[in-house]
Amino acid sequence: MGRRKIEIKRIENKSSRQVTFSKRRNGLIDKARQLSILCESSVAVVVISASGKLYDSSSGDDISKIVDRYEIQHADELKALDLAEKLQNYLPHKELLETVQSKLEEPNVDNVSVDSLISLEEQLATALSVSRARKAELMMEYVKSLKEKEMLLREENQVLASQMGKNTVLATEDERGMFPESSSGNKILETLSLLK
Amino acid sequence: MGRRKIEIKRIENKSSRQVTFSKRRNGLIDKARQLSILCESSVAVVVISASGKLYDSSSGDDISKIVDRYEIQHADELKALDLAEKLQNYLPHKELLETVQSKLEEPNVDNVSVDSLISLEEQLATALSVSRARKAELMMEYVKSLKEKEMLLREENQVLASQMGKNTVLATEDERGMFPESSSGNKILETLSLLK
DNA sequence: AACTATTTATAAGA
DNA sequence: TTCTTATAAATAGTT
Repeated sequence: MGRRKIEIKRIENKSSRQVTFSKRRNGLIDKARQLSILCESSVAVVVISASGKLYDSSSGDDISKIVDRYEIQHADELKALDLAEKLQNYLPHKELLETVQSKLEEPNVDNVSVDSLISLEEQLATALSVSRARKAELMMEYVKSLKEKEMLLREENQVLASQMGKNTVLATEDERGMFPESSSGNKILETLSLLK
Repeated sequence: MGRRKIEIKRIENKSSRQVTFSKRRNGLIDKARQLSILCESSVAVVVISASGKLYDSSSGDDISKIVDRYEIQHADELKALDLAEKLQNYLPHKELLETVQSKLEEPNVDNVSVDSLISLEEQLATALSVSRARKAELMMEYVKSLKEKEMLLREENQVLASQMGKNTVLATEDERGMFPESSSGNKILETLSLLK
């Protein structure tokens, strides 16, 4: 719907790709809004640009609520599994299951159903650990990007300050108390130790 | 874009509402697909009909990954409780316990030991869930503190820039992207990555 | 940011 | 439901 027909494939020109992204993203979000109103439904849209910037909208319901519904719906779907993660979280559960199993293996109990229970439990544990591993990974990437952003801002700050003929930086430094120099790294280590 | 112009408000006629829902839902999902391809982005769409039926689509990335990204991005709103957490206390586990219980309630099984097993399972689940919730909470706090630090740096930057009588800001803007590629070499990050 | 020639989506009809 | 088609809406290229 424009001056020319376009093929649906990556737009090579960077600036027109950016313009199209912005136009179509707005279009998509408006369509979502309309659908929600016209048909009394809940619609969530999440868009992540190539550069990693995130845009989202929702209508009819809070986006977290919609996302929760989605996750619950897909709770039992098994994704590719991370073996290390699985083993790590597996042990305590396994002991428990063995206890259950030993109790159940007493006379007059149907072992087939026990097996199926155990299999169900295993599937669940795997699904949960995969989801957790993926989330942790994303979290690490995000923290990394924030640290990098911070470093750039500090550098820029230095440049600005020196251009003003000053050697001192304004009061955003550690004295501000948010992360006193002495414990900035240690705080993380403290945190880590709690994570086990 | 039809025979007549329509107002964007709830369609009263049930069957045309249903037809419109179906058409526009497909349209929305196709638009999402196109945006993803044209502009190399990841797009997730989740639609929940009035009757509670769920439709979803994603392109460019797995929808769960997009959803996780969304939750992490909104860490400081603390809506992002660890998803696995919620699920663990929700459907599958509950079903599992109920199934175990119903199996064990068959004749010739000692109900006292069954009760103690179930209690054990519950205690274990609670313990795990508390520890995971704590971990998630600490991560969220850390992300939040990084974002606050960033905001302070930006403010300071503005002050410096305006004192210099400049309006331009150096190259730290958002276009830089959330997940730059550069390698770590950062001790904290390396430590964090061990958590995975 | 606007504009507008065209394409695309879709409301109503079959 | 599925297809058809007149028309509204979105948008590609332009300014």
